[in-house]
Amino acid sequence: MARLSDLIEIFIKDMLKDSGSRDIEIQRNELANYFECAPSQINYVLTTRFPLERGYIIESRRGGGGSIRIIRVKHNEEDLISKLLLAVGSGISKMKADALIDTLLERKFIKSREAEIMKAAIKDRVLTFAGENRNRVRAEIIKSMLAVLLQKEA
Amino acid sequence: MARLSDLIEIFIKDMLKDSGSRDIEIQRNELANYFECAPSQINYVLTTRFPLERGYIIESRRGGGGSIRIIRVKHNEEDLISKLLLAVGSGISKMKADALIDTLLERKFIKSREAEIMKAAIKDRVLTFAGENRNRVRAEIIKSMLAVLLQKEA
DNA sequence: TAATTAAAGTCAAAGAAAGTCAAAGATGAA
DNA sequence: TTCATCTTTGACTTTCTTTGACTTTAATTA
Repeated sequence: MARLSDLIEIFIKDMLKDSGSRDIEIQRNELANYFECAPSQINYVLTTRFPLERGYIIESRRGGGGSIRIIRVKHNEEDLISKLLLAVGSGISKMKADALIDTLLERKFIKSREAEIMKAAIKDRVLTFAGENRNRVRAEIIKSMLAVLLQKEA
Repeated sequence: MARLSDLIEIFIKDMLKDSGSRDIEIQRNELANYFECAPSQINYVLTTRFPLERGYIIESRRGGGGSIRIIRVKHNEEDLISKLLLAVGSGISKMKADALIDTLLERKFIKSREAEIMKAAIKDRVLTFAGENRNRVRAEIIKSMLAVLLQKEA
């Protein structure tokens, strides 16, 4: 049952922790080999679990000696929130929105109950009646809530 | 006579009891298989027997490794939050929603920043793209946020 | 320099779950 | 009995994951 993607995500996060630094370098094929999966699975994990919304930047180089670098970005509160506001744009999926909220929580810009309230407001179930416009409505809700954070410090 | 839905309801409640915890995780197809019924029967049971108004929260994830989580929350008719939950019903105006949030604040069920986040989420401008269904979507958002309060006391 | 090799990237299809909705069937109350 | 409501089912949809074939880029070697 345990999703492979989750295992790879944990593995990478452990690597980051163990490294004691803000970035690590991995070899895509090596990692895929270790987990006995398609190399593109690694890309999937990187895009779904380490997007900007979660506070990571991915850099890479192809060709001989190439590799992938995963960077945990550092931000002050205003910076981060305004970047996230941009990232939200005019539509956002539930997964990305959750990721964004998790990032705020991790960085301690919001409390865990606030995070849960925010997530509760943008669940798919909750936005069912918004129909087609779900992602758009979600974007507006998130942006409106982020605005509160800019106005009112914890 | 025993309706299938009743049996499934009892089964799930027993699982919850046996687990000794606030929540359990089930696999829809597995359960449907066990009861030899259509998978959608499980959804029927969940929506009719485990609604928020009776003190349950349902969460789920699709796709590989997906599952359904059933969470039991504190709920008694006397409780303010439970009353508000019923009062919201299937639609609520911005004015009434704001008043409801103010009540929570006055009674110290939430902090002022939480109140602002909640209000931000249900503004009319924010729900523009929900069109006709604005009040309905607002009701769902409010209920979902109230559910968090049931789950996680201040 | 050209060819080869060694990376990583892309994208679409297949697979694995859960969700929706309406139609058909059962039940019960008037 | 009949009408309304509740239950059951199944076809179709949506979301998330995994895989593999093909592409692009960089370094090495002949």
